[in-house]
Amino acid sequence: MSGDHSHNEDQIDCGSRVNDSHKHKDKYKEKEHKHKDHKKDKEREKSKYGNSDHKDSSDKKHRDKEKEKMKHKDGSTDKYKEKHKEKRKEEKMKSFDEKIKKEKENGFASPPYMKSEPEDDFYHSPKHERSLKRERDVDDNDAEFKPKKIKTENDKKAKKRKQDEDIKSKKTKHKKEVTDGKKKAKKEPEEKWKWWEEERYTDGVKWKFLEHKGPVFAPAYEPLPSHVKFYYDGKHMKLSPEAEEVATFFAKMLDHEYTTKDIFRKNFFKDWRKEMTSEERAKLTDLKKCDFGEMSNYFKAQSEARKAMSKEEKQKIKEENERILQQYGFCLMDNHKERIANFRIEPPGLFRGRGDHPKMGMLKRRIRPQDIIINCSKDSKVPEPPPGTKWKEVRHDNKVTWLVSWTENIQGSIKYIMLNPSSRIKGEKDWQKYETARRLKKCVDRIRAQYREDWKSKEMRIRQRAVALYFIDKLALRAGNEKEEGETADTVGCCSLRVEHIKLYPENEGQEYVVEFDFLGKDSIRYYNRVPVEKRTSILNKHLQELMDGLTAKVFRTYNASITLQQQLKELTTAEENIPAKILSYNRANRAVAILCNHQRAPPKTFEKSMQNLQSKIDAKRDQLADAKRELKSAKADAKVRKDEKSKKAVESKKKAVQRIEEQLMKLEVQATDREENKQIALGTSKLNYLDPRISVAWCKKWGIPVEKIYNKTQREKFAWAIDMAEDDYEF
DNA sequence: CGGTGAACTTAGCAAAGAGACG
DNA sequence: CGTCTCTTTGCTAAGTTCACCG
Repeated sequence: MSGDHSHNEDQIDCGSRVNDSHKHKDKYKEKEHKHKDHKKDKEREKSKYGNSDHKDSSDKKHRDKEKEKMKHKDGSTDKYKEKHKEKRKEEKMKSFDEKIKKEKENGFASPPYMKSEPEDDFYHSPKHERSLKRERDVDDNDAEFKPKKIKTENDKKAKKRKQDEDIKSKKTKHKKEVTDGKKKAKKEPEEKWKWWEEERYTDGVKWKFLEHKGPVFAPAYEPLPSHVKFYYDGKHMKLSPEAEEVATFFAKMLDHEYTTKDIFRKNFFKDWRKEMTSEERAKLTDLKKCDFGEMSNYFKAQSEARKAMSKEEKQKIKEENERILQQYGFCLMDNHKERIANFRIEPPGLFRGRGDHPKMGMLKRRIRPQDIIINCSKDSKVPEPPPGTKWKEVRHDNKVTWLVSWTENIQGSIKYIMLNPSSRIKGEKDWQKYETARRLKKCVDRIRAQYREDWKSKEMRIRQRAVALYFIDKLALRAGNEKEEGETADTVGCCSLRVEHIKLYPENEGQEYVVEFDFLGKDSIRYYNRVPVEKRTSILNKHLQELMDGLTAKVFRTYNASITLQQQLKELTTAEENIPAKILSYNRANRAVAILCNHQRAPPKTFEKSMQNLQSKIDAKRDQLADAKRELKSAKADAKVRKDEKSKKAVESKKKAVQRIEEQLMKLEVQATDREENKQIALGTSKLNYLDPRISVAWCKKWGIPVEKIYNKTQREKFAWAIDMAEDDYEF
């Protein structure tokens, strides 16, 4: 590594971002560690490399072991029963569940596997699997997706697990079959399936069997009661149902500021008129003369009424939703019941783009069965369209993951119904993403050296490419594809930056060669940063592909995010701290990443107030502590005089009280710091999409932090694979 | 071999839900 | 036990990537 890499320190403190979350820090005393300087990163980096290399050599062995056991057991150990016993409406899924069984009997039990590397055949290839295998596409990208890497971290554990499970699974499987019959009525929930212990498809096939119930459509429009009137130019006017529906969309948004925006109003009115009868169209020519007031009030009253509903009524609605979820919220994919992410079709309404969107206010039309394409397997029960309707198409494409699709009318893009992040199909992909990022880790030095070299190239294209890559790496910018002008808000990423987004200062505030960025990125979120630096995109990705198999621009974001988390965790966590303080450290590490990736949020509306509340809680706690201390003192004095058991006991209990209060106070203060620092930072996006969950899991294990403190239920479901496989020594 | 569209990931915000508070 | 507050979930827009087409 040459001197040019102070790289990773830069990742974090690379500029004076406008919304630096730490700027308010001193407002609330900073008793805790601050972010330290990151000078040690370099060394750390190095030693890590050593580490991982070392590790790799042993990986292979484990991998091979791992393969031998690819039995796709359905995870039939009892230990998971607990988690599962929560509400389950078995009856509804009966048909699915039955199918699961049937297919197992058919010997169709699990995704056949085709190994990606020839030499693997040498190690393992049970005949029965083989027979189901497909030819693998030679050019398939997944081929590069090394099972070897993947199996890496779970090795130790897997080995352990393997041993007891091999024994156990024989037992349990047996038991299961026996008990199955009588349990029929009250079936045991399917055990959590550890798909990450199975082989995956490698030939572009996404599934072998797929059955689902189709989408849930938006409820039909219910015309307004006749007392809710619409006025045009002060006069009551009864609208046709079609026109009325669109009018209600506008009425519902009346308080929102974008109903005041010109483009929004113009687009809305234009589309609204299309839905009107010709008489209506002739009459309604000026949006300003439209009075939606009664409609608006009516909807407000409705939502009030909904809030005021009795418990029973609310319960009923909840149950109905649960019923729909059970019926439509799951599918059967390759013998496993999987949760669907978005089984409800998007309801009609007015399009609200983000930022300065040219199409805001346009009518997003209602999706009907004849707009819907169903995707499922040939041998499945095709979902029924609603009575009297037909699907647009039913297809059986197992090279894609979606179950339902339709074309949306605003941008003309396709929307999909897909599976939940906890599903095998999403989880595998997510895992793969982090493995690619880890491979980048191994060659990032080389790549960084090369693009620096390329800055000197005589070819302009090469120089441009190298600069783009440098920014993508150093600043974690997005790739920045071209967009159609006038179709979307004017936002940019690295390769679409224009001159007006950048200012160059040979010298600025004492630093040399400063680049100032100021542009709107994804979701029209502002990116502002000033960076001191050393003295276009398909092309870019092609180039990256040559540098490393599977490397694209976004891998840098994943890589830099994850490596930053790992470094920051190492740096910020201290053994002595208690759990709340450790979690603050975790959040700070997470925050460093969020800042790097520019994940911002609007400060919560009630932020100041909630901060004050918290502060007064702290003050109260301080008073309480002072009182407790006083009491302790007098108890001590008392004990000195009396010297009896009773007063000694009193001292002890007062001591405990003081301690307890001190702890509570500390916790509150930590909370205040955390919240303040987090004012405009959104941690969720990086946590969910950029941070290799195994880093977090390992950190939890290392410091004895319950993983629930870091991941909520949904997140634990999504990252089940990581929670299961990562040990405390996992290295990204 | 560039352009385009399909497929899939990433993103912030708002509504709903859960939990704390009085 | 209603209300207020914070967290979680749902929603869907807005990105990236890659295969395919002419």
